[in-house]
Amino acid sequence: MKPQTRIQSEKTEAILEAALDVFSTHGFRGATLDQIAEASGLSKPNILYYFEGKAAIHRALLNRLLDNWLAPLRELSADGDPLEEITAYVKRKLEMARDYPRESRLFANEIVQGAPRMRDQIEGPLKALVDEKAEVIRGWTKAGKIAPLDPHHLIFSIWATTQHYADFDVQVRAILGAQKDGHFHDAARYLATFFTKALRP
Amino acid sequence: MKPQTRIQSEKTEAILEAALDVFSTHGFRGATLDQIAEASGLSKPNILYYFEGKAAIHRALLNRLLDNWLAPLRELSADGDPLEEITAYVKRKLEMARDYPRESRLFANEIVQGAPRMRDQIEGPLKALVDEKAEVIRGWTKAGKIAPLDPHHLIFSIWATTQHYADFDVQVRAILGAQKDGHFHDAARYLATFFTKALRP
DNA sequence: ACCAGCTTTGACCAAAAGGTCAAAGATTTT
DNA sequence: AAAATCTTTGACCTTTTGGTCAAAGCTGGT
Repeated sequence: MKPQTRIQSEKTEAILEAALDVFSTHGFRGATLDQIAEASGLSKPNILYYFEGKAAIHRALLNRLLDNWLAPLRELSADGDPLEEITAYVKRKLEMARDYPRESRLFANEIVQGAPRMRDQIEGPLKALVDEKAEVIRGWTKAGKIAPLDPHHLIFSIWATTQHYADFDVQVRAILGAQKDGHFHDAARYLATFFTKALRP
Repeated sequence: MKPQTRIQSEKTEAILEAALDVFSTHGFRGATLDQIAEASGLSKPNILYYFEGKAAIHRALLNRLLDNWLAPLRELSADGDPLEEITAYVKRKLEMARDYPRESRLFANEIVQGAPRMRDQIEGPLKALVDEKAEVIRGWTKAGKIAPLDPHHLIFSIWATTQHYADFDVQVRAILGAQKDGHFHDAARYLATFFTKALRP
């Protein structure tokens, strides 16, 4: 099932890499096979030799990404210090936004438009993980280790504030006048203070 | 310049209303004139009688929306009680997300994709307003009225956490199992507590 | 060196999509 | 009620786009 020869894995990799660029900046519908062909240096028929079609490429990207995307949350451990666990999660999430903005925007595009190609993943594995970790957080609040805040909404806040720096990148840069990624450092300090203050019991 | 006869304003209104639906759920590129025609009950050529083209409709929507979108921030007054002013802003912004989710998603689509049709508005009036209000907030922190947090990043947090409920609506509903808009009430309470705790000096 | 199987592509195709236009149908003005 | 103006639309055009295909070009194993 999976690519086997060297040439196959190289080409599918090149296609996915190019497709991530194109899909994340134009959305599924806005992306064209010609753009992906151009960006990957392959011809359009050649791309269709490796993937069944435009939708298959998009699907492959989403499948591969969900795991990586949820990894930071998965690391949230019930055993650690509550405040530290959460601020560490915020930090990891912000680093993801800085280092993988295309992935973030790929998801953002998909969700904003109603997740027509991701419904199952969201209602299945994503919800399951969130519910599990929400329970962990609820345990902390019940034990008085952190301020009593709804765990689900807390997770939403973390997602929203961190992903904002990837998804709304142009806006952030326009307002801050940021040239490079320097503002991520400020954002990290800001979010650390912010969540620490909000969560301290 | 503006529509004048009754029939003109009715039809342009119907087109913009339909276009808001279509553009906000499919993005600019994903929306088609046929969909807008279908949704508005007009024929495609009839739509093109009122607007120069697809891009003109989109432009009209964005222009009309920016003002309303920034209204809640504009109301932030330097004279009021700092904490109350900010939490009231958060509340207004969340109400916007609840009552005008399509508008929020229209913007989200545009910004996520690099704001190709909105750059000027963001770098111009939007940045100007944000800078102005950031200065107000900076005054409050310097006076020790609220905790010392970077004003720009604070504004980003408010945008991110509130708009999240509109832009990522499907995800929020999938996770909360929300049927109607009941979760907005919880979100309002959550955000009020959250920002109050974070901002108290 | 040869060949079986894998890879690549130029030329096409059909459907979708933005847009045009002349003529027919309403409305308003005089 | 006729003229003038504004609205509406069926038919049509062009470009874009996802996708196909047969033939040509490569590659790796023997």
